[in-house]
Amino acid sequence: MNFSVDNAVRCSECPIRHRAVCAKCDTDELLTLEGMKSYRTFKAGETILWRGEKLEYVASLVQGVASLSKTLEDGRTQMVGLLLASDFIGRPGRDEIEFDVTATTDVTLCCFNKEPFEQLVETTPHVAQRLMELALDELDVARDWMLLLGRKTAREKIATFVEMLVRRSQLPEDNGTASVSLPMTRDQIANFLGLTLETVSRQLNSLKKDGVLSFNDRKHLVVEDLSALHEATGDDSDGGIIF
Amino acid sequence: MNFSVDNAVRCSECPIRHRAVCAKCDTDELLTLEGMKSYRTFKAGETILWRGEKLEYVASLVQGVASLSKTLEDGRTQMVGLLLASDFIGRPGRDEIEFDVTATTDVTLCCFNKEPFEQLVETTPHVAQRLMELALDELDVARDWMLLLGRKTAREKIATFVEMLVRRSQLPEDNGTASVSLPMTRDQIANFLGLTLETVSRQLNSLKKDGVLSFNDRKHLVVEDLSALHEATGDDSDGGIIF
DNA sequence: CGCGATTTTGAAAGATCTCAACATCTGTGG
DNA sequence: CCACAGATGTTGAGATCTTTCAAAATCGCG
Repeated sequence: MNFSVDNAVRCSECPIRHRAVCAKCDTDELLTLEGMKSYRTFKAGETILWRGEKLEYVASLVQGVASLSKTLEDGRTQMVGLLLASDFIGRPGRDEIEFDVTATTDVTLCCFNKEPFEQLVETTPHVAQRLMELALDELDVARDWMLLLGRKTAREKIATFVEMLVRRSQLPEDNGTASVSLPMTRDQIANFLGLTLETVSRQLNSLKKDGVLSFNDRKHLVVEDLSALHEATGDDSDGGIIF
Repeated sequence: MNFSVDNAVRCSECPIRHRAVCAKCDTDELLTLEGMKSYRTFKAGETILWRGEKLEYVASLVQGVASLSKTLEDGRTQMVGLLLASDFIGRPGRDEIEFDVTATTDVTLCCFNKEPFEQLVETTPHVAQRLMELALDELDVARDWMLLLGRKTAREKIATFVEMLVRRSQLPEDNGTASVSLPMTRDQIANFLGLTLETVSRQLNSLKKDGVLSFNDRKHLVVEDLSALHEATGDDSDGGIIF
């Protein structure tokens, strides 16, 4: 078994209580969820679910980062989703998923047994309402991502990616600079952006040479000029959403 | 005004009654919907909604084909969604959309006033449940599309596109051939696939030269060898979903 | 029949990928 | 604490694919 079962935290104490699929649930519904849930953890790099695998549970991501990816016959792969805390895995009413789910960092899932969860979706409105919101949010992200994959240059892709990291880190940016940690390897970034890892490396170093970024460490970089970074994304002033 | 208001058909007679957002509604809910709906029609090529425009209604597509697209500052555009009969436009709880919606063919919408519709989503489960399913379906499509945009070659993109048309036309394919009508111009196909129109033209003619396709008419083509077409998509045996 | 829109075709430029070599980091064990 | 091995990242040169720019061909419609 590539997972371990922990003792479940009480829902009312849960860090993602107000953002996850349970966000709109009342006390009764929470109690029902409590009865069908269990925690599982995965180490960074482990596969959480394989494409086509029979699903026995659906889950909320409690902690860590996971990625969804698809692979062509000859091995080319494309990341098609990035799951953060409170994101949802699986879909009620379908038995398997169309992509692999991999732990990017160490991951904790709050898993719900599939049948009782689906019952809850059918019989009460709050879970479906929240699931709808989550799906629509993911759809917005997916559409920005499609624009990036279909039309942006390598440099624009990298700039957009870094800008997304900045936005997500939500650290107070002072004088137009920001520092962020890179949670992925060059190879993972390449699969995220539809590039090769060499191109990722080159464009990152090109942005460094141009004074937009700086970095020594591989896992940590500093945006020296946020507005130059935004210029490089190709987006118009307000910009996209991606995460 | 770029639309006209028709008399609404009764919901119970509606051709998309069992697939649209109202699919799970009971008679009472249908009656409520009936009270907030009106039909609008758009001619092929007209813009239905602009990005950022304030939404006054959400809608189901009753007839025709519409496309969602995003544009970069310098004018590069990428189609990010294709709406067919029973697909939904807009999202409860948000006032504007992040993309343009354009009528690809003549289009009929069944529009619901935004406030009362959102009320219905909040107070009853059936609409949200169906909206969740529709959003998750679109998400599956979007993810296959991302794989295509990020990793497929021009030839694979075209082959995948044609295969999608075949699958959608669901005409009885006999001896391994099929004939489909092309609903878009080369330029629209290019925006769909993240290519230039010249590349679309070249790849289409290359598949013709290789005996996979044949066509004289611009709007109509024949797949001479379905299995060769599938070979050319780059997908593995079972293939993706796109529509 | 003729005009504008759409499509095809060609040639050259440009971007990204591929392949290969080398550099650097990380963590392990001596 | 250092050396080493494997993983990760960088850099270079050439190949390849797609785009760009331009011109010619074809279609559809009045």
